[in-house]
Amino acid sequence: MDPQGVPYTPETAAIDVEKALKMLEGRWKLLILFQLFDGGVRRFSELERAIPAVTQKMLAQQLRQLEKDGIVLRRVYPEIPPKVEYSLTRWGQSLCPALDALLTWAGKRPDGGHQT
Amino acid sequence: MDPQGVPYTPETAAIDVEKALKMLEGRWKLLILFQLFDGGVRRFSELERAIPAVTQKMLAQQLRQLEKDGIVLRRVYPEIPPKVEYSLTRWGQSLCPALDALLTWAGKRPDGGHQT
DNA sequence: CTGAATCCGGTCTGATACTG
DNA sequence: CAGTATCAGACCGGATTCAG
Repeated sequence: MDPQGVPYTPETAAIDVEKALKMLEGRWKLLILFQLFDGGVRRFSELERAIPAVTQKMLAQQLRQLEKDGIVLRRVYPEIPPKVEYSLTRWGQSLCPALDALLTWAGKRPDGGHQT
Repeated sequence: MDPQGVPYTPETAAIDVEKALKMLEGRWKLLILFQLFDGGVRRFSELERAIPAVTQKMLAQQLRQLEKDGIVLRRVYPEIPPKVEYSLTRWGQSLCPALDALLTWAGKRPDGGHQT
């Protein structure tokens, strides 16, 4: 990465960050990632159950985007009945520290005291 | 919040996570947070310059949401010309590890190799 | 300088129904 | 089981204009 001709400036960095963040945008993506985060391999229906509020359409759509972005791996077993498993790609796993930090933060509640 | 009668189950945790994530949703919020992240105190116009693609409307809107959620602190100086500074609240600062991890991840590029 | 208000088109989401 | 198709509405974001 980073071909030697390309200078690394704050501007190009900002663009990279923006593109990377875009991959995580979407109402359900982080929730999906949290399911896969623990090294988990989950089937479509397992994800549906784990995230009750999501619809089939949105789940499928966001999974496909994550797959296209190389974050999630989709493995299809040509069986009857169909079986599809989702997991993190190697690159997706590089997200784990961030996912972990996010989860930690989300677990904290604001103390309700005066903010400074 | 969190009255003592509320049991802590995976389900309620999921709800918390969902609410917390919702606070970060929005095309520009993380980008704004990254500007404030380094302990920075930034004026409105500084944020505008730092995030060229954002419009005044969206910047103001997302800042107000972050303020309402207790993540960002808005300090108004009653001067002419007006001066408004934004910074992270104490709770907002608890996001820093996550922000840092995200930034680290965003800086990595996928290696383009076969994903596993 | 720091915003608020309005208009408007595009995108995203959700409900529902259908398929291999 | 694991999706796709379709439609309608909510929501988002941008341009422009106005205000303290």
